[in-house]
Amino acid sequence: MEPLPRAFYDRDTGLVARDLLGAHLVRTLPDARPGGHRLVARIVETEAYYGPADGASHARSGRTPRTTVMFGPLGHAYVYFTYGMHWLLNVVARCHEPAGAVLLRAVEPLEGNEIMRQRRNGRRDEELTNGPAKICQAFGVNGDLNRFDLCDAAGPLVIASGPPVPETEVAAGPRIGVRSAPEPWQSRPLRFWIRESRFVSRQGRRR
DNA sequence: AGCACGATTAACT
DNA sequence: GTTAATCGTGCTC
Repeated sequence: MEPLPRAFYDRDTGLVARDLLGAHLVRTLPDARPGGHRLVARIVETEAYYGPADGASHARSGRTPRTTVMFGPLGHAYVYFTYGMHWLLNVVARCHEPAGAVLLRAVEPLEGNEIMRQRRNGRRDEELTNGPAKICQAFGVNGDLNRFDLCDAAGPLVIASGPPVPETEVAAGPRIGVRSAPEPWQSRPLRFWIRESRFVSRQGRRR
């Protein structure tokens, strides 16, 4: 397991979002024995959120208690709570903007599927982690992991390198759930996914 | 102090 | 296609 280096996140946020496709999300559970409970999944869908200028980003309100982490160190987790029940996981990434992050929207389970299935109420593999809040439920991610360093191989949550995804397999389109954001932010193609993956969210649908 | 709404999901019709 | 669940956040008064 080789964590992506911090420099990986020191680039245009959209580029980082695209290049995170194919990388691995690795969760080492608190009770893990050596060689024991570990969850691994391949990232198949992401979204880029730029800084205060991005009308769809939480950073549009500037630096607040919630958004401070996006102004902080690259490669750290931005985990937030929404709709009164769901956690969503981002990784801090930017180069010239003051804040930025990439939302992990869908991953493909590779290891630890049984533990994910327990946490996801017995659903089939395609529905374990095909949505941003589903990832957090399956991986046991909540506010306790906010600000954690995803570049730290010894940490509880890591993004590691994986087989690169060729450009021909990458699709891009408008971000999901930002229809009330002002243009051009509502329409910019900042959502990236692996075209043929059965594990992406909102298949066929939009909005 | 009060309010409207949300980077969603699951269960409906 | 529609809607309830449920509460932190940021904004207004």
